[in-house]
Amino acid sequence: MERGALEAKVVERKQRARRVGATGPQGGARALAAEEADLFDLGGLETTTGYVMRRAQMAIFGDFLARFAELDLKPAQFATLQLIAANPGQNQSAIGAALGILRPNFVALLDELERRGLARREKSDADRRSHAVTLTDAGQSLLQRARAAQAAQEQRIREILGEEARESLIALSTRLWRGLS
Amino acid sequence: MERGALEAKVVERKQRARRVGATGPQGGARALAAEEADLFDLGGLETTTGYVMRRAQMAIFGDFLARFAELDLKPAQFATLQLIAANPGQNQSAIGAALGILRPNFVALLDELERRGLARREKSDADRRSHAVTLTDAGQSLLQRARAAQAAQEQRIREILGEEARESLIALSTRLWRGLS
DNA sequence: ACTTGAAAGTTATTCATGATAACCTTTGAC
DNA sequence: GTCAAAGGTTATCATGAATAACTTTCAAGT
Repeated sequence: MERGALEAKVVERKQRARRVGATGPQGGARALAAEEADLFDLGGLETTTGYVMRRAQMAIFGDFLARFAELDLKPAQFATLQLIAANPGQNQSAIGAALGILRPNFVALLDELERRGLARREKSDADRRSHAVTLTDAGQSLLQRARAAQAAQEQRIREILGEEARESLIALSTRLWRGLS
Repeated sequence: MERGALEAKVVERKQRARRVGATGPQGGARALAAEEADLFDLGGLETTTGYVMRRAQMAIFGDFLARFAELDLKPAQFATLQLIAANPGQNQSAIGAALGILRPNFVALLDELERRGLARREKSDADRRSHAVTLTDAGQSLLQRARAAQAAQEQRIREILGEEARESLIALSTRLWRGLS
């Protein structure tokens, strides 16, 4: 799939979903209720932590895709660049594991970053099995731009929730993540 | 993949990730730091809303899989049952759209629920294009058990975060979801 | 009544992701 | 020196999300 089309697709998708939700099934009283509520009775799902977090996470993901379309970076790629930048010279396994990416799947991810001249594998002479991973200059500068895009997303979230609530959401998510792991 | 194996796999997966994280790359000073911090510098990812929410959501997902293994229900299936129960007689499109599931993909999902005798499609005579979807008695009773399992997960979250924080997390996630849609 | 555009459901298909198994090389411990 | 284990890789599979295209039915307009 081409990259530029991604943003358009996400937006389109959202519009369709909303359209369907607003239109409702076959008219009548229920459709009105749905229109007011924006969608109908979730039957308990609205107080299910996993469900609401998933929906929120999906929404963030969609927003991310749009913002990072011109940088041609997916969430996992951005996270990888961040982690390499913060831990230059680490080997693939360590970085992949820290991101929760299985080693076999991390290979292609890194291949692509390397192909685009953003990251580099160097044979470690301390342990010639492992590859020390670093960012190239191009990788560094793309990461700078990516960080700006990310800051913009964070700002958007700040506008929706307020700064205090945003920090709270991060803290709670982190606690839950650690607590469940 | 067989169902009973799922829980085991998730757990196993987690152990491996932790093992790698704790073991660290090639010993030495870095490994110690990693052991103390449980993992190394995330380079800003720890204050990135999308990243921490994704990790938290993944953790919840894994916990869900384990809890629902004996019921043989995946998150999307559970959500679908909940939604049908709360809105009996709705057509597929409406239910799918409310869950953010594309209509083509909802077909197989419903097929499976129907095959297992949990849900039913009935031709609507008001609009013979659409299928009114309802739960069977078996679907109702499975949903009861599923709700108990879900309540247990919510309880677990309550133990990790506290009830106030849990409700806060739900409220913030919902606000963000709505705000970004 | 007749035509036509759109909605509901379906099928087939593609693509990205996550996960497993198996393999090679290198290391470190015995 | 041998051997178990780690790091990296390949191949492969299952799953989920997405698009296109088709059929039937409806509803609106003429």
